[in-house]
Amino acid sequence: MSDPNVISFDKIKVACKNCSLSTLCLPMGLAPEDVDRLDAIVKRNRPLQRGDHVFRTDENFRSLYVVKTGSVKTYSQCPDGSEQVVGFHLPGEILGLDAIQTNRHGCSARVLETSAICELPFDRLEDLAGSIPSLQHQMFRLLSKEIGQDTEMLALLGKSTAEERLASFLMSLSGRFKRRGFSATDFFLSMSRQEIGSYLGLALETVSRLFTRFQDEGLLKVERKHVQILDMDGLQALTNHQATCSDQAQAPS
Amino acid sequence: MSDPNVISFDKIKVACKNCSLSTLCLPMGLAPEDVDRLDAIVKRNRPLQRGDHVFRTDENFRSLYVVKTGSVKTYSQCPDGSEQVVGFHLPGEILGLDAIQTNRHGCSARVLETSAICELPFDRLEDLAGSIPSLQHQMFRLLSKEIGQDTEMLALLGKSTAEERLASFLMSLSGRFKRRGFSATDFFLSMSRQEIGSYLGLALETVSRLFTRFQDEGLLKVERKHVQILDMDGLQALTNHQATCSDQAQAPS
DNA sequence: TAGTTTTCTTGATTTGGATCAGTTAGATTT
DNA sequence: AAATCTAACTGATCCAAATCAAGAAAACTA
Repeated sequence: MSDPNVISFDKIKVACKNCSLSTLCLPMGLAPEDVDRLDAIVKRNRPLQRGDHVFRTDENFRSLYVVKTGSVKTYSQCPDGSEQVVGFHLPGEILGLDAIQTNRHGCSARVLETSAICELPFDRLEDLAGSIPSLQHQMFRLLSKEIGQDTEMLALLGKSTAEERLASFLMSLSGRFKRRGFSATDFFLSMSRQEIGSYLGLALETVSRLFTRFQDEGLLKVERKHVQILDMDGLQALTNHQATCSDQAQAPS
Repeated sequence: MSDPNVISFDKIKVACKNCSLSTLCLPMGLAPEDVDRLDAIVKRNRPLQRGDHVFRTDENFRSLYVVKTGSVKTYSQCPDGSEQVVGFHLPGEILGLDAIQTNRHGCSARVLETSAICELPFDRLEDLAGSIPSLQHQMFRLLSKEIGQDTEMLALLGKSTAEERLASFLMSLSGRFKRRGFSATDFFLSMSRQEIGSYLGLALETVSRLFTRFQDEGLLKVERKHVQILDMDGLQALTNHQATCSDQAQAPS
């Protein structure tokens, strides 16, 4: 009999049909028997520790990866050695999509905290999509969603101020946490100020100052990684957006 | 007998198998008989005039569009009325990919000059992809390519200076023209300084000044829309990249 | 072809955010 | 628990690019 306080590795190996992410992830909209077929090709490796790589730039592309628990950053290395963060990924979000066309990963992905990652061998996934129309459809949707999010981010970086960028970032995170069943107003950031700054095109000092300012303005309470949003509407107003619609609920079509 | 100086509309309605873009566009890597099946679902509408919309934000998504000749900008409208350019599209490039998942266009697309646009009804394309594995593969690649380009652009906007942005933009255009059989060093910009600035996150005055500076430095010759690159290596050096690899040649896999 | 509008260029000034520098407070190690 | 290390905060200064302001040159238009 095992110690009930120790979470066994096996418990992390949840089948797709029992996974809490099934409404966010690839299985969405699939018939139960098709979910089983998908499940059969998923590799569930042991959890990665903070700093471990899921994949690195220029590695051969074999699989897509889905975050099951934890969080991941993707980044590209600059010639000068510094890194440019290009994305943060929460449970249910997929990694490696940009590598399909080049057959090589165009960026690196490393986990920000202990994370469970599902691996989906792409050739097998592609075969399966050819024989399950709803899976093919879901994959097109997934790729499309990624493009939509990138486009939105492009618009943000192309135009807005530091204030608007950080506000949008926080609203985006809040919405994504909420959809995953976590609090929309009280959460921990798994990334550093430096990483947020890189992602938003700001210096880390600017990020830090903005957090302080947002707090002084009563919009939120922040203590290091711990953020509590106190005035969601006020924060939303700063984003100058109708809504931060990235990662919105996917209505089956 | 028709006037040989008048280009008839029929001549623009080239079948995919005779189209010069077939190595850049969806038919790439398809067997001839499959190209014919694809060809059968393509709608070839009459050319659009400068300023005409291909689609508008919030319109229902029915089709993807491919630029056959001319050029298109995609942009999103800001609450304050101003527009944010999110992309420029040359022949062989595809529009509307972000709408697959939402079933609504997330941005507007309008042509920058007289342009011929092929329309691909998405439901029929999806059906076809289900029965032609190489078409499914090509579509995944196409979506993936778009993600890769967006990611690259994100990295550019997240980090670099005005100089690096414009240099990267010009190198990107140059490479894309070259791949389409046009001169890599002598071309016309179909977009305004204002639109370039919007896309690159710069004021139009900054773009104008940079063109002047690049010219003073002997990197290029510019007269309004007409650009001639005189020192490709020098311009490349400003980008601080190994290579501007967006829109690279697609080796069949 | 003169008049109007739009686009582009150039100069002067301002400013948001970067950079530099130093401090503080957790976290980790010993 | 002291010592070390790292991430976060804050202040001072600087600068690249925005903004403001004309003017010039195309591109329409009547």
